[in-house]
Amino acid sequence: MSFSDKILRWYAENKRKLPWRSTIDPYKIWLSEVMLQQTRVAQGLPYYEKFVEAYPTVFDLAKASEEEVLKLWQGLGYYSRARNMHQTAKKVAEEFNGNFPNTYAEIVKLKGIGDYTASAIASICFDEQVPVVDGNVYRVLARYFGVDVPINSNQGIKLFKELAHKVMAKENIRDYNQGIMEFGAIQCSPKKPACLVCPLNESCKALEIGMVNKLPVKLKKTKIKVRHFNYLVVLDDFENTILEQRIGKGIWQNLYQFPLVESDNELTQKMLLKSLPDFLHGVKEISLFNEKPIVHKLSHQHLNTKFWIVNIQEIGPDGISISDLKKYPVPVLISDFIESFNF
DNA sequence: AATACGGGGAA
DNA sequence: TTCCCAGTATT
Repeated sequence: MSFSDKILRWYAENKRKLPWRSTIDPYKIWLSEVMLQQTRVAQGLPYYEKFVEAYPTVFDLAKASEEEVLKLWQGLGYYSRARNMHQTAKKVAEEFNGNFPNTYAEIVKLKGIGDYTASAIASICFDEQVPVVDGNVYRVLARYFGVDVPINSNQGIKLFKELAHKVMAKENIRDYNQGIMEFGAIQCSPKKPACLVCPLNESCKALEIGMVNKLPVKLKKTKIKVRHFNYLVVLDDFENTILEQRIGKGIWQNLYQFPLVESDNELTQKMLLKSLPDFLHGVKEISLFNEKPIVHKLSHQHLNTKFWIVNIQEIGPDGISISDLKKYPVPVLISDFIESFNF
């Protein structure tokens, strides 16, 4: 039995029941694929359910405001995915009359859709014979064929795509593509793969030469940048506070946060007083919410964060009611604070 | 070719 | 702690 036949058989017997497995609606497959980019099924699943309910069709998503979309995306991370999906939904709804492009070549042109997602949509929805290559596929192929070329090198990306193309099941690309990913997630997992009961264990190169836990090879990790955030939780006597939207480049684009003072090092209250923003007048009292900075860890930066409670006389017209705070899309760092602070 | 972009779960 | 997850866009 061939490699792909064994994958297909394993998948038929072991696949999980997931909501996007019972549809070939390109909108829903697209949504699931984008949500699962760099995201575990368990984490993405509740978001998928919420989105399908809020936006059953691409037209519903296109009609929504970006702020509403970001609010539904809150907590899932990589928010450019939500912004790009929203943008592309408008394009599909308005320019394509709601008809999703139906070839890899057309799909991959869309914003927020790269090689992997285009391959997934084209194969699952339109039965196009293109292999998907995600983190699972890299691992399965690297181990089974004993390939030690780094998966994130230019050479590796090209080599694994070609290898994936060579060994795919052309006659059932739909199940094969989902099957090899599921196989990587469940059977050929990153740590402690179940080689003892693996249907491929008699022909797996990595297992033969004792390289299972060395493959796949991946080039260096990014180094972590440390930043110091001071959030000003401004409160007046009328239950108002201030939020600002993050604009420009960097993390959390278009999400909301309290007014931020960023510094090169940790700030004392005395130091903070010197760098208060200009729009604050009539400051009555400042107190520190958390003595020890909260360290919010992203995959590439550590945000050393202090929340300062700033009482002022009266917030101007740009203030918002505390009762409306939960309506805004905010980073997890901010929503955690809002939950823990007794407004 | 390298880096930025979130958050969480498993070992 | 470290790894890495149904990756993509930008530099």
